[in-house]
Amino acid sequence: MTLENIRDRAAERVDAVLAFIERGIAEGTWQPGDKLPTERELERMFGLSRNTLRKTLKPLEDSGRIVRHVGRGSFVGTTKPASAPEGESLLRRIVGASPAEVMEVRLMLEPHAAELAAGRANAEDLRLLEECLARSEAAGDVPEFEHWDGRLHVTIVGATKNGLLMDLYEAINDVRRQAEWGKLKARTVTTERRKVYMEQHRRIVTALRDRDPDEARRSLREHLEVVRANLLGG
Amino acid sequence: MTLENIRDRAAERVDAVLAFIERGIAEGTWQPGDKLPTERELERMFGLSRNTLRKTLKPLEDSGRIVRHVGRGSFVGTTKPASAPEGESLLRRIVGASPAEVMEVRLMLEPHAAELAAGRANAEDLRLLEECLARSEAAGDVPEFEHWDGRLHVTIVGATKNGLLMDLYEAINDVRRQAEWGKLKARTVTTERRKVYMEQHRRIVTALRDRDPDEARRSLREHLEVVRANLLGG
DNA sequence: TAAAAATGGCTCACGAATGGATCATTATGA
DNA sequence: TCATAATGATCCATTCGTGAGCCATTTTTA
Repeated sequence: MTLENIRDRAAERVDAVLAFIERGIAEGTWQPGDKLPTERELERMFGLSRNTLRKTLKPLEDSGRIVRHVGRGSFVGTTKPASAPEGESLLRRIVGASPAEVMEVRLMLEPHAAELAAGRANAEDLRLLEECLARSEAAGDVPEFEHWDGRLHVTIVGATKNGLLMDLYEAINDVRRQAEWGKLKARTVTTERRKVYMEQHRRIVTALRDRDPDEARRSLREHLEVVRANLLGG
Repeated sequence: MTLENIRDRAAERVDAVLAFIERGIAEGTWQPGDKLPTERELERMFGLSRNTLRKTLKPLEDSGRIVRHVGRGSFVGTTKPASAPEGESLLRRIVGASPAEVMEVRLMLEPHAAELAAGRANAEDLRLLEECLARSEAAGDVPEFEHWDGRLHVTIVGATKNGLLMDLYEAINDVRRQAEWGKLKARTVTTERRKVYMEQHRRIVTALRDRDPDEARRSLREHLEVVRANLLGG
């Protein structure tokens, strides 16, 4: 019996304990305010370590479905969470954002991100940036170029090591994969402009490698201004 | 059994593992994001060395059809993300963002947003801002103050009339409603600091009413720097 | 009333599994 | 014979679950 099985089983038990708690709450086995089994009880019941168990229950606490008190125990929450539907609407509306809005937000985030990245990028980040440069320059067609163009920007944001920023940027980036954007790009990304973009990319990466925050911010900002002008017909 | 057969069989196994993975993805046996067999499993399954196997799978990773994570495993790529699960995971991860990360992103967005808002805010926006000021100053306890504090910042971002920016900021703001933040604030928002915050708020709103982008950006930035220092113990 | 037990909050170190990467050796085919 | 491909063997960094232990608070018990 390999460890893989053990880990897989752990995942199953995580699901089991989540289902156990959530079903108990949903079916009214425990009413709001009722006391739930203690962590050490659940630990024994489901054969999980307390660390894993606590991590599993963390989302339930964050969303308010359970509340925990030191020395007393865990209890069913008394308020109803509303974050799930908000998340849905967020993503739905992001998908409908206009190119002008997207570029405006990118101009807020990315220059500042480059500034931070200049101080935080590690060797692997720099290697990835070089790879993105090389691959985008070697790209045979527009979609391939766009792919590595996007990866380059994602890598810069990732180099900030700020998970929240990365997630937000990822959400913004999803918009650019929409059909509308594809058409927009096909019209605006010409061979001539690709050359300009690549030069700007190289300048940005050089600034990051040189650990020059000001130059990184400035060059990325200029790049995005050009991209915006091309996209919006400036 | 000639030598040629052995080599041919190696080539065949390379084709076999490629076909195995690609067919599994194409036929939906593994959905985007699903975990693929580990390299050491495939090694055993197809009788290839791990070096050869990894070289074989490299193109799949380069093209984004699979993604590999150290310590976790290999997964089907999410180039065509279903919006619902992506949104869920985004929100779930935003919930886990640290105060340091949140403040860093707010410092990217809000000063710039204030700059834009100075030029775009309408009469209704300004009226709402005044209301937020008045109510936060009249707040009886910390939670009430926090509520109108938050509303003030949301209103500023809303005044930019950039829907995408508003949605992103709303998502960030959700984090601050989490239990962790509540405790953090209760410790950091003292009466003395409330006074400072209110003065800074008024200065920001005044700048917006005066249509002064530079002053709006500067004052909001200063405000957030102070908030960050208080939160993170600067 | 004071001590003991129970409970959630938290940190640390460990082992197993995984992908990332390099090297020397062996087999293959020109 | 020699260049190339495949192999086998390590070592590394990261992730994940586990176990143990300690703390602060609350409840129970003596």
